[in-house]
This record gives sequence, C-alpha cells and structure tokens, in this order.
Amino acid sequence: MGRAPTDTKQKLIDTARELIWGESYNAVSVDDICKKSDVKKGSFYHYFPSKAHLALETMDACMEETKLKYDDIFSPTRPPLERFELMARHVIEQQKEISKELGHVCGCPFATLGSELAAQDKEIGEKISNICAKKAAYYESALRDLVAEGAIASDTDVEVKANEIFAFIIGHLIMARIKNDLSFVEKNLERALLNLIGIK
Amino acid sequence: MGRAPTDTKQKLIDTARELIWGESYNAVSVDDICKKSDVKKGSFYHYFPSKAHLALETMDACMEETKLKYDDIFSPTRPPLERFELMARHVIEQQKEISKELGHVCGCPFATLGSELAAQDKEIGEKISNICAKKAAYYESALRDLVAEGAIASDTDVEVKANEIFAFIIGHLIMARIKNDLSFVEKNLERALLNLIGIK
DNA sequence: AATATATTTGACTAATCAGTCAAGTATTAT
DNA sequence: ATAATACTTGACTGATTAGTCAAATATATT
Repeated sequence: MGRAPTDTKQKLIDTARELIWGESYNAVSVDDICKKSDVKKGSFYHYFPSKAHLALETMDACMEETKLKYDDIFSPTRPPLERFELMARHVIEQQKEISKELGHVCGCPFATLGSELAAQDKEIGEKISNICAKKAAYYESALRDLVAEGAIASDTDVEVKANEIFAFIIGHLIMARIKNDLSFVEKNLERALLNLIGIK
Repeated sequence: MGRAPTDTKQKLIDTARELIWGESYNAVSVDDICKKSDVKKGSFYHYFPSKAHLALETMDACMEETKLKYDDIFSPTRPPLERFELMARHVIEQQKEISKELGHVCGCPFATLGSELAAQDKEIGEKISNICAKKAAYYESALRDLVAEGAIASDTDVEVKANEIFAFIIGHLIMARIKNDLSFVEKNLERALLNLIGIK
C-alpha cells in the first residue's frame, strides 16, 4: 500500500547543489530552490525539516559522488604517484565542467560552504570537517605507499603531509573561484602537487 | 562652516569587519551592523550607498592595516628568509587574537568573503582579486631576493611560486576556520612554508 | 545671532525570508 | 472498491530584508 516514491527529493538536492555551489548558502533561498526545481514549498518541507538539513543532505550526496571517483583514483592497484596525478587531472576536469555548466569557477563545494557556515551552523561545520578528514585519508594512504616504495623520504610525516596537500588544493581552488579563472590551476597544480609531495 | 566629522563611519566599518569576518556577508544584515554600532539606519545610508559598498570599504580598511604590517615584515632591509618566518608567525598571532576576540577561528577575511561573493558580486570579487595579487607581490619580491642570495634554485619561477605560497596559506586558514582549530597551523605552517619555498 | 553644512533620527516601504498547515491527490495492496 | 500511505498544493504567518526620505539637530564659520 502507499504511493510510489518520486524523484522530488533528488531534484531538490540537485538544484541545491547547483545554486549553493554556484552562489552561496545564504544567498540562495528556499524559494529559489523550489522555483528552479519546480516543486512547491510544502513539498520541500515534506522532505527536509529545514534549509540547513537540505544543505547537510546535499553535502552527503556530493561526498557519495566524490567517494565513487576517489575509490577508483586512489585504488591500491595503482602506483601511488599515479593516484596523485590522476587526482590533479580529475580536479581540473571537474572544475572545467562545472564552470562551463554554472557560468563561474566554483572551487571546492565543501570548502566554500564550510568557510561560509563554519561559524554559523555547528552541525554543518562538523560535517564538512569530517568530509575533509576523509579526503585527507586518501592522500595519507597514498603517501604511505610512496614511502614504502622509497619514492619519498622515509621520515615523512604522512598525516601532516596529507593535510598540507589538502590545504594546498583547496587554497588553489578558492583562488580560482575568487579570480573566476582556472588557468593557474590548469597550468601548475599537477606539477606543484608532485613538488609538494617531495618526490625524490 | 559646517559640522565636524564624527567617527560614525569608522564605527560601522569596524563593526562590519567583526561581524562579516566572524560570520559571513549574507548572514549579517545592515540592521545587525547598525544595532551593534549603535547607529541608526538612516545614518548608515548617509555614509554608504549600499551594503555592498560597506563591504568594499571594509576590505579597503583591512588591506590598509595589512599593508602597514607587511611593509614592515617584507622590508628589503630584512634577510628574505626572515620575512617569510615573520609572516608565518604574524599570521598565527593574528589568528589567535581574532579567534579569542570573536570566539571562532576566522581565517583570512579576504578569502572568506571572496569565496562567498565572487560569483554574486563582480565588484567585490575584483577588489579581493586585486588584494590577493598585492599580497602575492610581497612574496614574489622576497623570493627574488632569495634567488639572488642563492638560497633557492635560480630557475625558480618566482611568480608561480608566490601564488603557490598564497594558495597554501589561505588553504590552511580555510581549514582552520572550518575545523575551528588553529593547532595544525600553529604546529606546521612555518616549517611547511619554508619547505614549499624550497630552501636548499 | 545667523547661516551653511554635516549628521542624525525614526517612521516608512515593498519585497523576501524560513517555515506551517490543512486539505487535496495519486498510487498501491488488499 | 476501499483503505492505507505517500506525496502535493497553495494560501498563510510573522519576522526580517535592503533601502528611502523628510524632518530634526548639531556645530563651525561669519
């Protein structure tokens, strides 16, 4: 018994991703998201208890997608150096795609939202904090494999280095978003990343 | 003839700096800023034609302060390596101060506002873009002096490296803001920075 | 004291904000 | 067909939003 589920919730999440990533959380209203999704406000609040909860679920959806991609890129079947090369290229390709789609360089959705809301909404801040830690874990594992290979110094503090790499990348992406210009990242990220890692 | 100028405008800028840096542009209202400054709304619009113009002038004020500090830190009378060391320590001290004052790690005000508004307000995006370029110019000049000293490789692309340093720092500060935790930056920034610069 | 100018005030829009709710509709299992 | 359930609708609230404006006030010069 009961009605079959619809794609309304997913539509709202997809639209939220577009609008919030493309602008910002506080600049986008629930009405904006509803209008663009062609969903009435009553339906919105049938699926989400609040705007903040939509943001939380949107971040979950983004991270699920990232996980699929990163599980492949950082697969232990690959040489660890190749993992970083692939990731750098993936970041660039993703940014090119999104900037074409949304008309503006958007950077990292987690960093952008996290920076905006960390001081405003504790729950969102913590969620994004966790997501960042998960991303750094991919780097840390690949770094450990690089140490095992003898490709980087054996006394490398892989946890610290992983966080440096993460900060380095989101720093570049924030700059690209501010300048609305991807060219620096396109030209330099991959090489600069390998240099930061400290390949012998 | 005429009335003497008051400190009302400055009060509004100071409050805007606190509130916008501590929360975000879109989360803070003109009413919030007026109330905290103990200034009526009519006065606000006597000094600023719009909320965006207040943000622009607030960024100018921040940059003026930064310039005073950086002109000292990056004075050509100092050994270039010392400039970077001093800057790293200054960033940490400033963050500790502000987080104590505002109750939250706040990161770089330019990066935070720029990331939030780059896609929303072109004028603010461009202003912050310029400010970032000015900061990178300090690094570039110090890097050139390091090359002249033979402290880093003579084929270093100082312009690229300066932008990498800038991205590296704001990446760390965004992370600290998201996590509301300065400890990683405190422990690692200075050493990581010197490593990134590539001191021989 | 008169005047010119800068500043301040408070009441005022009109639009938008997040969120509510009761009633209506669609769909599925029985 | 009926009943159970999930989904949708549209009108609603009360608060808040950025911004306006004419009148009042303060002060420095003459």
